[in-house]
Amino acid sequence: MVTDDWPDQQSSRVWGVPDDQTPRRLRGIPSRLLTQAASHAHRLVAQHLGEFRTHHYALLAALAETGPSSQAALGRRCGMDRSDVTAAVTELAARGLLRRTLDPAHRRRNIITLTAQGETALQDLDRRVRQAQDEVFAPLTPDERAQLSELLTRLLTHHTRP
Amino acid sequence: MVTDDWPDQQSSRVWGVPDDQTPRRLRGIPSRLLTQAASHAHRLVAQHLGEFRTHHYALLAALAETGPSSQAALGRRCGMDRSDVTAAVTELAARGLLRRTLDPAHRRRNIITLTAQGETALQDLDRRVRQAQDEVFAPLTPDERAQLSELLTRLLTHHTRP
DNA sequence: CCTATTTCAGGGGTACTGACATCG
DNA sequence: CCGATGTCAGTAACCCTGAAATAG
Repeated sequence: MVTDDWPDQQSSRVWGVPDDQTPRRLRGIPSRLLTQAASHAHRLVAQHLGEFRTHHYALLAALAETGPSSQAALGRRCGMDRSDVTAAVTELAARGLLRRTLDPAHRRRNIITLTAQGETALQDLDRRVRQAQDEVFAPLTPDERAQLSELLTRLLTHHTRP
Repeated sequence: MVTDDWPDQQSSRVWGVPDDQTPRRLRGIPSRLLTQAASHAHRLVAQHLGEFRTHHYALLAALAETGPSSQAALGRRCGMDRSDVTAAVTELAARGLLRRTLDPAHRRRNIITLTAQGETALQDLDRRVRQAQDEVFAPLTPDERAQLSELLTRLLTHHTRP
């Protein structure tokens, strides 16, 4: 006997997941909830960010807050790989949102500087990110959002410094 | 003046993220916490799963719980894309963990059946997944784990059915 | 005609690895 | 020589799209 709930229906992917059809074993896995929630969150954020990626926003934010930095320092502060920093910086420089100049002291090093356009873009992105957060966490009260953030932060600090 | 905290240190990537150097704007973004926590969780799960992927486990679990199904039905229950189902089923069939046969009734359809080896592998994977969960959520008490799961489930049900 | 199913080919963003040359 | 830096090439897993062919 072949199990085939919902015969002749459209394929649904992640959109129809934590329903009654989901295998019990999968439904109960916390890390799966985490992954799927993150997936939805990322999709919404990406939609709001438009032609930008999360890496772009991270770099612009880091530059705005700590001032001109080397790529390596930027990568450290944003938790990004050097390779990805190189790529993202190239893209942002092409759009005129930051400048890449050589450090006279350490000639192997680049100094990345935020441009005026970059600051403007960042302010726009700030708004977009905030809107995305509201959409993502709409079903939670402010207290619950704080609770969630607190729990996730505990997880992160535990896994980032053993 | 160039900001360069931690001069001459190794690149760190995601491993050293939510520390004091992280830009405030980024630290406060809940969806970022979600993404990063999910990243850590997924890495640990993947390590425990060894040569298997999460898709493999999902398919085996779905098969064990609901019996032989078509690929489309499997994909629906696991929240997977049809393309990924096809690929994962091919891989699992190559390892002898499931069988792919044609449905005599609907000749366009495949019937996927779990083999004895598949059941054995699934039991092993069950243990591995459970161990991974313990590692991921080690810093949380059982109550807090339940809280987190509840909040994430609320998020998911909200975003999977508008 | 239309829908469902399977399959393939491919892209996109994220995370990561390895290598290399270049500096200090 | 060591270590940090920037760059490039490439991998891996996941999510997703489009199109084809076939079957009901």
